[in-house]
Amino acid sequence: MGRTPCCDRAAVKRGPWSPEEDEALRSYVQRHGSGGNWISMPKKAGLKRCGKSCRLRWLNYLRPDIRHGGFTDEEDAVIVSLYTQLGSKWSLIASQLEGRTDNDVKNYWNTKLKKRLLAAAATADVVSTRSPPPVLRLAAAPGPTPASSLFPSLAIPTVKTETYTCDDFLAPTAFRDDDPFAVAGGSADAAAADGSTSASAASSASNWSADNGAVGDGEGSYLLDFCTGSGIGGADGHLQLPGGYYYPLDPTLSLV
DNA sequence: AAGAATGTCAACCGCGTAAGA
DNA sequence: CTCTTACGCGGTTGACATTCT
Repeated sequence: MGRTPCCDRAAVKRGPWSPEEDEALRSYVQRHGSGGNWISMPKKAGLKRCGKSCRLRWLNYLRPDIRHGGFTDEEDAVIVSLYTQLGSKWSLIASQLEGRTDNDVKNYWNTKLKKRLLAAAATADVVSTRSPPPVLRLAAAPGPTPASSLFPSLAIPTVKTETYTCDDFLAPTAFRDDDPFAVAGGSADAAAADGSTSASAASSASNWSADNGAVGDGEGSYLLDFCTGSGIGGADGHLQLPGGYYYPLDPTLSLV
């Protein structure tokens, strides 16, 4: 038995929004706000749309502070960094990027950023700065920006401000699936599945254990040196991020 | 030039959860 | 406490655009 739909599908218009509908929604929201009730709002605004659809259209497209496309290198760095910590918590990631929506960030990741990283990882040259763990150094990303300056130093807003340890960048083998970039998401999902909150899911995603199986044993432990080219951090096994960012990478990526 | 393949992104779907009755 | 309602979110879909063969 399925969930009851939020509105009568036969009675509401679906598909792309017309300029007239956009204008009706925009002017209504600007004058009255959503009224705290998106479900009843379309009727008041004279729209034959589902309330959810109106909310989505407003949040993802009509909101005045929205920026579309043209992600900067800095934004790329923030997205990658937060994704490794939070997994697919797009709303959280988007909240750190001014004018970006979760949908935008999600689309950008799935269609561009992920592919770019995979392509870069495929051509990465493995640089063993110490053993274990080996370090993967990314080759240049496509485009005019050289790899060395792809992600310049910047203050990345993160959920974790203390010194980073190796643990923070090593994904549990159990969560590794076909998609190496689904690592954190997998842990978040697992956490969510047992009833924990998003916060705890995020927390567990950022607390990967280095004790897990192949991780950290010198064979399956890889770090992706994404931008500094400086190799791995302190000799005490701690990584610091003075402007360089290290990301987890499934070892199979570079070996296929 | 035309059709196929691939990429992009807006929109939809359905689940989890918070809030209120 | 239970039920209902609505919101917010992440995953997925599908239409359109672009690139390739």
